[in-house]
Amino acid sequence: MIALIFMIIFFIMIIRRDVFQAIADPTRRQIIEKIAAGPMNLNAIAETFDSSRQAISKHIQILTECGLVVVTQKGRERYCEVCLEQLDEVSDWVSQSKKQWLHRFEKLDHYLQDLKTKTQDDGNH
Amino acid sequence: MIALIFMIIFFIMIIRRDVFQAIADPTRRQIIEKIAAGPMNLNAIAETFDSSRQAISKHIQILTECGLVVVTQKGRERYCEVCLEQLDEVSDWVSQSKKQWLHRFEKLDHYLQDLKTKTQDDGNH
DNA sequence: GATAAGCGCAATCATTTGGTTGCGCAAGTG
DNA sequence: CACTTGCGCAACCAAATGATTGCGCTTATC
Repeated sequence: MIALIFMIIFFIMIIRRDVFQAIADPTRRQIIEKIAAGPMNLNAIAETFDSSRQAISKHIQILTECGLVVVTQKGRERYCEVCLEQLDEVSDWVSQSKKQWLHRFEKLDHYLQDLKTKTQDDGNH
Repeated sequence: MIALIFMIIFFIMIIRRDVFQAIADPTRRQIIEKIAAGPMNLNAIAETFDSSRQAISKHIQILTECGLVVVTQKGRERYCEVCLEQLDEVSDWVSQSKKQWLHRFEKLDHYLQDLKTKTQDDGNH
């Protein structure tokens, strides 16, 4: 029980940024795609982009704040690794919304079928 | 020729808005959730939020620009309906990235198993 | 020990975003 | 016809965002 509370506190402290917001930026998405295959040195990531190292560093900080990236210090280098479990929040929301949306069509379908049978009943009078 | 370039720029700027960016805002996500069940009048949507009608109108404009919402004029009212097929772009990206990420673990797993069998071989010497 | 590499932090800046208010127009309603 | 309702548009504003530059601290290399 206590452990659960600590877990929650931990989550609140670490995960303090919106995942949706984090993946809104195309550069950040590219960073994720790059290090999805394997961890990379921060400088190595920055070199593949046009913008400066500091800009990329900031992006990675944002990704770290929502738990999408984990950084491990190793000597003077910092290895960035993705942890894409947090993306479940995104796909969950998408599937949930789509489900509701499709459900609407189902209801409409029922309505149209009801209408059809009723019209047929009227025709039988 | 110049006109064509301007057309392309226009297309990129106006028609094509990033879906990721559109769903980055929590208010817009709430709007989507609200009208996922069925179309709503613009004013009706706005009334469920604290912010002004114009603010919501702007959000819906953004959602329209990336095809997530379709607006139908009906007399003086505008009915807003979602069209969540565009969200596939999001879930596709998520699943693609996660796939790559999990693939990495698989490779690591193979490596560890290789290491294990080799150690066992060494032990058999 | 000098130098270079890898990186964070703070200051700064232009642009974007999310919101407001005021106005006006067209569609319904008394 | 006067009035209300539903809504877009434009102007405006504060805050956030994305990027840059300059500086300084470690850690590795010569």
